[in-house]
Amino acid sequence: MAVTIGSVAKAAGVSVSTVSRALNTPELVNATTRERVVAAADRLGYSPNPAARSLRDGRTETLGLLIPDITNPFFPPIFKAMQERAKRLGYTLLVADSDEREADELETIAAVSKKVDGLVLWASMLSEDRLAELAERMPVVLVNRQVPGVSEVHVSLTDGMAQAAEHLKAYGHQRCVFVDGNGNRPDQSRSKSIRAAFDAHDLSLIEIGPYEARFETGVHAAPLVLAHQATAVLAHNDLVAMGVLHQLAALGAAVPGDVSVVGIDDTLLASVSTPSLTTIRIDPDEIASRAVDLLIGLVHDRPPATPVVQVGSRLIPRGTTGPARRDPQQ
Amino acid sequence: MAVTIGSVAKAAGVSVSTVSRALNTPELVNATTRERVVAAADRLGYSPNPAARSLRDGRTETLGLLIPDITNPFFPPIFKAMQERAKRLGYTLLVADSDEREADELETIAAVSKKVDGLVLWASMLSEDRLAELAERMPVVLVNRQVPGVSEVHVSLTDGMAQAAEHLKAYGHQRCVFVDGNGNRPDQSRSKSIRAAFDAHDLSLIEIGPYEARFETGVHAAPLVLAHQATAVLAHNDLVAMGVLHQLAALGAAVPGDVSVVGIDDTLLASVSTPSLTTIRIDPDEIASRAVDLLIGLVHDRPPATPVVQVGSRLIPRGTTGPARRDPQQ
DNA sequence: GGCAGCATTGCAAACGTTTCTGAAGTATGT
DNA sequence: ACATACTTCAGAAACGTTTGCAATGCTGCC
Repeated sequence: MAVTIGSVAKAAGVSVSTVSRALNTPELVNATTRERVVAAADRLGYSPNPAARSLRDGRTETLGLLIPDITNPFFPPIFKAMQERAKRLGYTLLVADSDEREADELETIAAVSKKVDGLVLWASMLSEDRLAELAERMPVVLVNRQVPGVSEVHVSLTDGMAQAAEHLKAYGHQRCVFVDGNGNRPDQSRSKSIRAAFDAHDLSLIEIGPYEARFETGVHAAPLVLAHQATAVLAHNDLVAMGVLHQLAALGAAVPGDVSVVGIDDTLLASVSTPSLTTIRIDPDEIASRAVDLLIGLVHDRPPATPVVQVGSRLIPRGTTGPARRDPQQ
Repeated sequence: MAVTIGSVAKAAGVSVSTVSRALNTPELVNATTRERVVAAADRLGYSPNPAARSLRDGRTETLGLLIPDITNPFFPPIFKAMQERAKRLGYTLLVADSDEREADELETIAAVSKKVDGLVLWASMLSEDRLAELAERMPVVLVNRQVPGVSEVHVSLTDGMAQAAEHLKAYGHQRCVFVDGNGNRPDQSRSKSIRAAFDAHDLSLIEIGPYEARFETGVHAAPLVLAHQATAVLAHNDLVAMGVLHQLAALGAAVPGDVSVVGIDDTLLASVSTPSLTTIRIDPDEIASRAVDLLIGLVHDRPPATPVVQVGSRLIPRGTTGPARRDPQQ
């Protein structure tokens, strides 16, 4: 029925091993037979059975990507870039959405781990011990999660935050609010880097939260911003920023006339909002390349030069930031 | 090294065939030995090698989903729902993004088809012949693409469009613009269903396009809407609608005061925009369930009762629609 | 002219699983 | 007590591929 290496062998009048060599290690077979073999192969439309190959030499040629929520517009570009790069290197990418639940994450890893050669784990909820143990059994690259001895791609907001602080300072802002949407996740880097950057620029910072990183969080935060008489808001991500924008409009506060708003991630939301959202960009292509290269390195037993690679960020000024209001309303 | 069915057999003091039966067809093995086997199995943490199983009986327990662009916020919820349902039925879901390019689509199908038991093809760019041929070789479910003899999930905009027409009519609108963002894709259903609905409600409809379904398309369309002295716009999807909103604001036209705007898809964009976007909702869960169930049916040699299953739509009135302006400006 | 070495190819094993076939043991009916 | 049927298990084959090993024939060198 299906076209196997055996049918090609018969069609070319050689043994299966010769077919295999002609296709995988051409330099080991005579030029004329090789031609005959490849001719037969693509006349029959042969392509090797991945299950058989995988069984034989323990490779699936597939990488796994585990993310908390594909519905978060930050992730689709990441996925796309990873898929692109993986494809170019001969791999397929298998994404799984853990739905932010720790139990699901474990289950998903169990289901997926046998089907892939390695895993990229994004913002994992798992304990450090579990991650270390998992990394011992198979190639693992962590993103935004630090575990000793495990490779990591770390997104540094330091540069972007510094630029944001400078940007706001230059516009004359003094009191800012940070809406923390980190929920109960282990990674606290957003909160920390903003604190550092704003302290360095001598800007007063009021943190509210942590809440979940949802639109409604921004909606709830908007009146608090006004109550604190702040003139600028930095939100945990673009989605939260959209909530802030929405509710500021409902409360009659102009953006950026009365309040400036800054998001994080530079998702689609930022570019399509009205006015378009000033935000801190994290380059999806760069993260994707780094993570995939790191992981494929591990799969091929090439340990990384440095255990953790940094990816930068930068401010993208758009329409939601402007000069600070001199006389805060009320 | 790895724990195979053989190690479990040795640990339980039985043969490999008994282990296999104890795990797959428990009623065929004695209760006490079965207990011994499963005890050994999860003491060792055994889980079957999918490659071996797949090789043995030609099943991968994986379904493929091919979509034009995961970056379009319409797709992530679809993917999530499909993954959810597939998981519940014992399958893994493998997504691939064809990037809207026909060449990529073919290549991607080739790369993925051997790794899955069946394919869901969303808005395929392939020719009818190719699709028919592909469907002959493996289980295929098409979404929004009609090919004789191939199963299909068809998203009908009829209901949603009728409701939109009625909604606008009730608000006193008479001249409407449809911004077609279908590009050069084969599926013309959006344009057709809107024409039918607006004719039925005796609303005058000006179609512009087709352009690509991008934000910029909406931006370009906005001044044309005003030039046509229309009081309402229906956009190809939410993203295009966002472009319209953005540029209407820039042109000083109030929404919904001067112009009402309606999107399609009810993506995240619609709920987070300011004002929130009136749109036609297509339920991702329903499409996902239908497509997955159909496909798994085909995989199990259960042909569908009807070759094409319809999925409905409905209007979600939100903040961008309101009473028509009596005296169109200018 | 014989022998070492190389190029080229075939044979067979192995990967881990499921399932077909048959054998052994046990219960049932006469 | 013996045939029959059923339960329970072990053995072996098969899925498609890659690769170590061996065999063959040829080249070139002494």
